[in-house]
Amino acid sequence: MASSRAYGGVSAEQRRAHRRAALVAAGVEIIGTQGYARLTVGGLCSQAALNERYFYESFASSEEVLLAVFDEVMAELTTAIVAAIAAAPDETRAKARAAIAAAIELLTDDPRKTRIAFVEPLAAPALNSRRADVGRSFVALIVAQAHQFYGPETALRIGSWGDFAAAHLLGGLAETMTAWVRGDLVISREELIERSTELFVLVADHVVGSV
Amino acid sequence: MASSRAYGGVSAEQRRAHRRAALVAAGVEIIGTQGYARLTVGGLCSQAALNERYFYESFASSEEVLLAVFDEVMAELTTAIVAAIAAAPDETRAKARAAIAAAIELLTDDPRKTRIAFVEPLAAPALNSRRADVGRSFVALIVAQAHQFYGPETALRIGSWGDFAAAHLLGGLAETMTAWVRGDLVISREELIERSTELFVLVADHVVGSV
DNA sequence: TGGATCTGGCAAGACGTCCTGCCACAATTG
DNA sequence: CAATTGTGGCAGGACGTCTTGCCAGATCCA
Repeated sequence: MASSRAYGGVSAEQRRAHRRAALVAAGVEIIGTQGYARLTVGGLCSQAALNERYFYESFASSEEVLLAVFDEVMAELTTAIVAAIAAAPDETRAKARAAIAAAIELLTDDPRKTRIAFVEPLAAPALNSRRADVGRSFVALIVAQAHQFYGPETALRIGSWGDFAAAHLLGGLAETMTAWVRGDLVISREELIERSTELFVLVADHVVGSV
Repeated sequence: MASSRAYGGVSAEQRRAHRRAALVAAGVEIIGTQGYARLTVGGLCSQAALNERYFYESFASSEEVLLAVFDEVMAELTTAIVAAIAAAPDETRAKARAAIAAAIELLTDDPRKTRIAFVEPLAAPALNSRRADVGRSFVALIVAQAHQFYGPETALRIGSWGDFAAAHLLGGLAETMTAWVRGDLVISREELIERSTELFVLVADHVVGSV
């Protein structure tokens, strides 16, 4: 059983990983367009052009697929945001705008990802903890920025006001982005980015200023 | 078949309505605590202490139950908000605070309603249109307030900025409220109301002032 | 009191999904 | 070439839910 053999020039582990990636990609398609409720083992494997048997090679339940799909999108998002912040000029509004633009561009370029990031995880109990983690990362990012521009003592003193404001901003971004993707918010994407940045800076300045 | 007879002093239509109400109440319990995904015909009827046969008397599918449950909570919410606004003193911040306090108190007194209002409908395609309606009502309420305090021409000129800000505030309220109910936001309810009001007024003033 | 109506309980077929097991064929190694 | 290993396809039992139908008992009206 332990004898693994190369096939088509790729090792057994590489083939495994490849199949898993195909399943995750199929999951992005199904969950991102039809929703987690319509995800079935058969549908996923047929979308991935893979045998049903291989589902159980990589996952024990369809919920694990949801986790993997969510993590996949979050990893892309984090990478994009971190890179954008690093590349932006050293100024509060510029950093904020770069981060928001990166997020909006990534998620609206592929509406499936908007749904995966903001819509589907809400109803899944297993993703609430991850959502909380993402929220905390978001807070940490803001605090790090505040640290840089306002000094460490300010960032620390923000406290629960900061937690509250971060959650509020996150919810606002999520709602406006999903509404925009749905077509319920008829503005250009540039306007979406610009206004999101404006409210972000407005709220952040208000919080820092009121401590 | 058309012959209806009184039973226990109540007419056939009253009995029908009573059974429907029991089913909706059971739906609030199940959807509000376990989620729509776990709603089944059998579970609903057993929760309502009603025979399965009566499910089909009032609903054709479990999705209709979700709609009815959502509408039920939204009706309560609208009533509470409208009453609170009417009773509040004639001043922008007071009106806003009253509306926000009414919403937060109603929804956090019964966490099931928070979930029904903000969490479950997201994943249900059938509720997206209703969500949009609620959003528009929310916008209309704000515009009506703006109309009262800033005059009609200002309210009209807010335009898409207003739509955007309303969606942003709605998302912020939803996110902070659900986080608070989950226990991820450790502040008092008074603080939750106060800070929500503060950001609301901040954003609203900013939008009106920047037109 | 008798006949009509309402109610709760249950059963059974239909349906979709899950998960495992089996088999034939393809590809690789020695 | 032969033996081994990987792969695709499919079938079928288990399971849960849906939906309709039937029946016995309770309730009401004449």
